[in-house]
Amino acid sequence: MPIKIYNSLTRKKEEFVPISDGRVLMYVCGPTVYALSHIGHARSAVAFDVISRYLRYRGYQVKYARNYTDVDDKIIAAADKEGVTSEELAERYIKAFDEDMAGLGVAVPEIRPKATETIVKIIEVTKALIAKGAAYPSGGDVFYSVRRKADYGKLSGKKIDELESGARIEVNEAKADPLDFALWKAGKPGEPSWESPWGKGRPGWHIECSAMCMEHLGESIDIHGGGKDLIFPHHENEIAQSESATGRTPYVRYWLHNGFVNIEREKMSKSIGNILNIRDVLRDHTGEAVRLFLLGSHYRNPIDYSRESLKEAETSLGRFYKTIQRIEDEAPGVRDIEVCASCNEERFMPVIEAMDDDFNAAGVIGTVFSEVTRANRMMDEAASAGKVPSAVELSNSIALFKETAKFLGIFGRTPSEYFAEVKALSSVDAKEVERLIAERNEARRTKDWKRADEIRVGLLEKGVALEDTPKGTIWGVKG
RNA sequence: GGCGGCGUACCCAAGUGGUUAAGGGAGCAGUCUGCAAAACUGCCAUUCAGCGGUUCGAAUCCGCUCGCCGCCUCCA
Repeated sequence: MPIKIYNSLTRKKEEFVPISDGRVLMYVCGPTVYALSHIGHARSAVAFDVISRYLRYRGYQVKYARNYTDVDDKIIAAADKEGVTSEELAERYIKAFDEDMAGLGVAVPEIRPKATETIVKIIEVTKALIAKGAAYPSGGDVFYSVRRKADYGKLSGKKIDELESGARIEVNEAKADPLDFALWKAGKPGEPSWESPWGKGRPGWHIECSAMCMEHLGESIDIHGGGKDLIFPHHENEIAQSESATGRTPYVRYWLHNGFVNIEREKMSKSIGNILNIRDVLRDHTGEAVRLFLLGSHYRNPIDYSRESLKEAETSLGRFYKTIQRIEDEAPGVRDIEVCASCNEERFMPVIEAMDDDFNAAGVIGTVFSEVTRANRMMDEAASAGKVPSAVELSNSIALFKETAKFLGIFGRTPSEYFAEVKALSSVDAKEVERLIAERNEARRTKDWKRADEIRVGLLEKGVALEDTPKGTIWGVKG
């Protein structure tokens, strides 16, 4: 069965057929590094992380590039404001972005080009565009001539005449047409600039992605991803540049766009002041819980971030790892059994079907939790029958979890790792908790229920939940 | 105004032509427990915003209406 992908260009789900058999060329727009990255960047990165992992899982040889746009008006402005160079500022935020991605468990794409390292190619593409009459120099700038491309607007569904000279487009008398956009900008004193046939200057927005993509992947690629907001003008312009420069159509076979993250039902924006940075979220939530939250809705749909929704993800993850812990306790060794998905095809099929259908990770998560219930039920039934649970059955559950973890990037740790991280993130004093548990157990031993309950309630108020099990009292952090 | 999308239970959210409409959270009841918690079981949408149409058959396709949202300007 082929993988089906919703293609923004055709606005349809299509069978995925790569340019060359078994290989995938994939480019995703990374951040413009002028500030800390926010939860929206996290969504995009996690979505395409899962997509690239899944394509590999399905046997494709994937070449995945995600760029850093490290020269740009906003970077220059932010650097000026701080009195540092744009290189310094960009480097700082590249490092911060990488740290945030690591915190979210996002695999590092094998190619991570920077705009500033691709200047030669940018100039080459710009020259080619001028040579073909698709662009023109004007002063020290170079502009792309939008009206020269017959199918301009095909991605965003816009018609040039409707975009018209307008109201909301910056007037610039250097442009032949108000809709034309800059490929190259003449350098101003104090700004980063490079030598070019048009004098010193720097690349405009859009051209860097075309150039980086061409340089590292090729003139025609399989998948190009990014946030929905990039459809226009960024990706539209990328198509125009690339196709005009190379004469090859299509530049990209499948355009994928992820939906937005809203904050408490509001759009996240600078003006509302509700930008949620990844590192702020990771201060008191595990990366895995954030990932589960992000993957809980289909990547194209908008999602709403709230304290509640993240707490739900945490509760679910706790349930998952508690079950894994239980399997380890009741069937030691099962976790390490060498398992293969094909031993277990019937059960695993829904997972593959969901992922094949436009990477429906949310559907997969549903299957995982059905399996959690199934495993628990099995163990309950075995226990009440006074039997040992079936190691084969449990290893099938573990197999499903392990396989899923490979591309979802969640459900893959050991319970002790997970719970240790949760405890470390909380402000709970473990030593104190252990002491109180000992005190409570002493009270329980002497049947001093009043004191025992008092301690339990007191701990619960501090966010510590106790469970008395046959093997002793265990505790966990509750949101 | 143009373009695109969405509307599934108390909340979140899969399902996009054909079995009893996944899963999670919350709630209620039960088993278990000193009591809890956890886990499990049962209950919780005869119905998918509304109205028409196509079809043997629709939450799924088409049309209209209502409501919400995004893009058209820097933005993941």
